[in-house]
Amino acid sequence: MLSLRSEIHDKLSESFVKVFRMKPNAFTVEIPPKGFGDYSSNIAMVNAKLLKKSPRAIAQELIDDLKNDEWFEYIEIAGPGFVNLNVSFKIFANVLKETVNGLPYPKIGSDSVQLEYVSANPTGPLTVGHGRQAIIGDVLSRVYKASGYKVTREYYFNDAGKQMKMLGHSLWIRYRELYGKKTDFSEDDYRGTYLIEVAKEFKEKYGDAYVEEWNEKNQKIFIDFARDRMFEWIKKTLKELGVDFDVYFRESSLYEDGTTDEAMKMLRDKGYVYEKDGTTWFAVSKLIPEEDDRVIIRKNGEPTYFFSDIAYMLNKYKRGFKKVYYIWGADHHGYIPRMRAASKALGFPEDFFNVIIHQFVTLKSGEEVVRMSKRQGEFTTLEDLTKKVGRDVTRYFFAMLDPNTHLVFDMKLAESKKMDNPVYYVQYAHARIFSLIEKAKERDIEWDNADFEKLGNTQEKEIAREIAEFPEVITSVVTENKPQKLCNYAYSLAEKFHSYYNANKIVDENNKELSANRIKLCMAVGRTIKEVLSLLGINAPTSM
RNA sequence: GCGCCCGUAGCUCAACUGGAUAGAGCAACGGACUUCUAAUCCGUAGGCUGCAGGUUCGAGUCCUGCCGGGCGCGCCA
Repeated sequence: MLSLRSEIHDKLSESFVKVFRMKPNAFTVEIPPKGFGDYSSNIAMVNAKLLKKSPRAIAQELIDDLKNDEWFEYIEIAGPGFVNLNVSFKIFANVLKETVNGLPYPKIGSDSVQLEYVSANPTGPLTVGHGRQAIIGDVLSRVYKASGYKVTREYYFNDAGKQMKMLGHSLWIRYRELYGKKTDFSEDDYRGTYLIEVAKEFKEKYGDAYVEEWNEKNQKIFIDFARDRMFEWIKKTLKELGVDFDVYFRESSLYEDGTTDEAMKMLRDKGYVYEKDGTTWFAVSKLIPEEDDRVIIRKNGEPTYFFSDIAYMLNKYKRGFKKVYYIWGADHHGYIPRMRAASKALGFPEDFFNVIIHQFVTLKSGEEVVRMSKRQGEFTTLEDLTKKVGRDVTRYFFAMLDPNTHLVFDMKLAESKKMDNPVYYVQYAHARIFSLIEKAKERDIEWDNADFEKLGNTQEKEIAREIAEFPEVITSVVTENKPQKLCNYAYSLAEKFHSYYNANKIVDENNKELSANRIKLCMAVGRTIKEVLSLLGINAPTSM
């Protein structure tokens, strides 16, 4: 599906070839500031050097060629050499017709891709930071899928390492407390009170059988019990947010099925592995000179997290993904070069390994800033947040900003049911449209044969142009990995609709034909808003 | 010290990746409900885009150097 803008781009390009007998340099078609037409292109300016002519002269020749094209109502030179043009409303009418029948998704790719996100180890509740990651990943997955990709959503977790041991140990301590026996937490233990509940469940199941001793033998019982409970909790939290995964991937499976051995052999065979000081190293510096080499097998014989990650990447590659996306918090950015080096070392294509970094989330309620630390105990969890403000608001707020900017989540704002909350603003537009349709039905307005071409006042044109942007928005979400564009788009469309609604009588018994046309336009708006909200995983209510 | 990210109205953010007069919301002020949902709309006010240079027809956007904030720089994950 071509977008309106890309069709205009093509028309300009063809005209350029026809007039100047050569291909133009890359140029853009944009929506200009108010007063400069529906669309605008820099084609003349960026090709001035190529043609050794002034931009305005180039523009004039193109305009002479295009001015009789039925697409364009008028087309003119402006400023330093912009080509500004107004599109005939007939063209917009076609877009609207199409929209009412189903949103025109651009087909961007068909490859099999994987997105991995959250991937929190099951040692405690998810934080609001995980929430941001979950939503970024979930929304991008939906958009990738909608634009043609085969998408696997994956959650990777460490199910065997030291962290799990500490979790089991912490549970043991809480469990003993239930019998009045005090043991101090060690430094790496999880002292959050949430394990007390788990300890009670444990007690119920096993009685006092394991109170006395913490040893190799009964560790596993505590670890497994705690891990399972934590995972149930995490999954429940994610489910409440509407976040689901196709695969939950256990780190230990890499050791069980031989992937780690295979990865080690590949790296060794290619000469990227060496031994020093009783440890095994991966020669990152051979691939990226300014980076340091990294340990992959410790002195005590245990592999590092990094080594598991290399094996995991190999696993992903062998499963046939053309591209994999890792969504990480900003604290992991230093990890990118060594992973890139690993990707190179294993001989994967340049664009196989991709990272989407998001900055941190700060929670604010009025003036108070809440800091979060998992090990230390008390903090506002993702679950608390979702319960407090609801799924729709939580999702919107996490999707609303560029992943690359620091997110201040204002609880007060999120809880507000008033005009300052953008979620309700967008949803309200949808509800309003639905109620207009109901109203039109009551008044016997028949819109099946409505004719978009009879519309075309300033606001209707603006709305139509906004709707025509849909494929562009989808494309930029996918190519730039920026979910916030969906929010901006939905908001902007809602804004135009609200304004239109206030200035124009939509359902008017005295003018049924006009009403029918307008209702149909509103349906196109409603349809688009609903679609965008669904990509965001947010409800489109029919009444509020 | 080195690396990555960020710095735009009082606050929270846009600005289609180099385009024209930098736009919204909140907060402030003034208007619009006997009329399709006022969770809405219309208007006023608010800016040396952190600072200083540079690149070019053109810079919030690109390059350099500062300043300020966040995050990294483990045989932790």
